[in-house]
Amino acid sequence: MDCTNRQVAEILRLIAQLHEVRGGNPFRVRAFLAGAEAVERLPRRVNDLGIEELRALAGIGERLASVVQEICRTGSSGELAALQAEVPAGLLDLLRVEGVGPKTAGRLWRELGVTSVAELKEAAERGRIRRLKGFGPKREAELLRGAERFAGGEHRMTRAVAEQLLSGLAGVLSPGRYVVAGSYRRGSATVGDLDLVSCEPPEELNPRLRAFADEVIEEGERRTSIRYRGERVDLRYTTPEALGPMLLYLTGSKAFNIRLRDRALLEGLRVNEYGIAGRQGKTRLETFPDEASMFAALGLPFIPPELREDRGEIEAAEHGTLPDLVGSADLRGDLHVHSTWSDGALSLDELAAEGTRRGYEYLIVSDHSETLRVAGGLSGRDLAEQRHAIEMINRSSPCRLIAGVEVDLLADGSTGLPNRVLADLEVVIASVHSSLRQDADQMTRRLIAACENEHVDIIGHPTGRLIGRREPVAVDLVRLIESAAGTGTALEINASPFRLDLDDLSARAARDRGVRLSIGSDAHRPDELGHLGHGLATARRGWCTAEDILNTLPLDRLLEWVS
DNA sequence: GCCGTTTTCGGCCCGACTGTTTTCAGTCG
Repeated sequence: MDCTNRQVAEILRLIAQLHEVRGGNPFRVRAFLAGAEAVERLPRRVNDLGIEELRALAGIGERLASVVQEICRTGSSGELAALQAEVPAGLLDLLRVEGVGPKTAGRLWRELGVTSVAELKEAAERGRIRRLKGFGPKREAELLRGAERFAGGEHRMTRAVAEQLLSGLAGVLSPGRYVVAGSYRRGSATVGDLDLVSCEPPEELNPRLRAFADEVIEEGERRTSIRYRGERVDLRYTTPEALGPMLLYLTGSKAFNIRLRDRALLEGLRVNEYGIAGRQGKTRLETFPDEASMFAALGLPFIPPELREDRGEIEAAEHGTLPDLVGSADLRGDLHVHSTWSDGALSLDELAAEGTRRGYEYLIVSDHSETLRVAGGLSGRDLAEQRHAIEMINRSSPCRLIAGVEVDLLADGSTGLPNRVLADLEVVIASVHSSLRQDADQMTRRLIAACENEHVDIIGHPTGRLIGRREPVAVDLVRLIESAAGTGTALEINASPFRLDLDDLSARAARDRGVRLSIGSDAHRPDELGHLGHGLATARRGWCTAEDILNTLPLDRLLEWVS
């Protein structure tokens, strides 16, 4: 069997969920989930690892190592099969209904024979649930609402949607008296809900939220949750002098919080969202107005939010080896934008003006090639003409336009424009836009062919994923990264909030292998140039320093690098 | 199931809110 790390991780998660709904030991459930994480973030193919190498991974012990090997060998596992034989498949959906945890799912199944969300809905409608001990009419109504809301796959927002919600929420929150936390602050590609820390007291804000929200999920003195435009917003209350621990807690991630608190326990310290206390007593050691003072009290340097995933950042912080992450001030330009010459909305003049306004040193004009007809792709002759136009603008523009192209990478690995055309351009980005269903071997060879083409400088959106709409193509990223490293080809972090491709884990794997990463907004409209920040966040999540990112090079060195 | 300056057993982050209870279990973040 040839299993990807993601496939192995999915099976481990499935086993965890089946144990959970079966009422198994919650720590065993957690162990399987942690094992899944460990496999998923592995920068090598789990397939290639021996039992000893597996066991050396944090979170993988004797049992998990053998399960992982079994999955790699056979594509499944005996443990999984046994669990599936016992637990009806629909129970896993039940577990994902809001308000249903493992205990409730187990009781609904055993005591009422409920094995699917549809049956849960029916049982609630018939008033069968309120007759269970410990359940009442309100709980029944809550479960009915949960069942009706259940839509199948887990729902996560793009960062673009999250930002729209945040600007809407600005209408009810007091400026300067709240901070955005959660996965949005960590720079995640997708966001499950919005997490906010408020320094405005609950008695002032709660009434306004009640009037503002579509629904109040819960309301309290320390925590309030609302539904707003169909999305969940969680808000925690604190004061400016105690902002540090609350922001640290609500920024998470969950795994990071657990590791941080676990580590503190070894030092005899208890960490919660209010501060730090001694192991026994409830005495707060001091107050912490910011996160930095919390980290300092825990004997750690400040760990940037983007790194807080329990992916080795706590150990790196202990050893003083945290990466000096690339920042927005390091970015000198945007390496992927479109103009009216193909399917963009900005003329070259407007692009130059927009780049200047944003303080960029350069922009790569990378319109589509002629094989992408729907996008009005350019021929060799068009590109030569465009090059003239670009040179004219560059005589007076502070922001230098770089003559590039986003050339189609065709199914056979050739490019949509002849090499003599590519040779005349300053930068060539090669991207897959068609034949997306090729198998892993074909797709990987296709992308490697692009790396090996001496004219290709950057592979655009390497996996082609569209968040929530299209799965990544079947490419073996480990092999692609090897090829990019060997040929000196950059891999793009496409900063569109609908792509963010490469993702954080792949960006980190590429970076670890010495591959340069190129951040491009892929802007087609003026406001989309602002998407570059999402790509930056992904790069930071990938542990990238300025040296890892092509956009940090000054113009002359960038041109040297691509020549 | 994992792990070890609590090392091969006995822990495993910690707290808020709700509903159904009358002191707490369950879920969630």
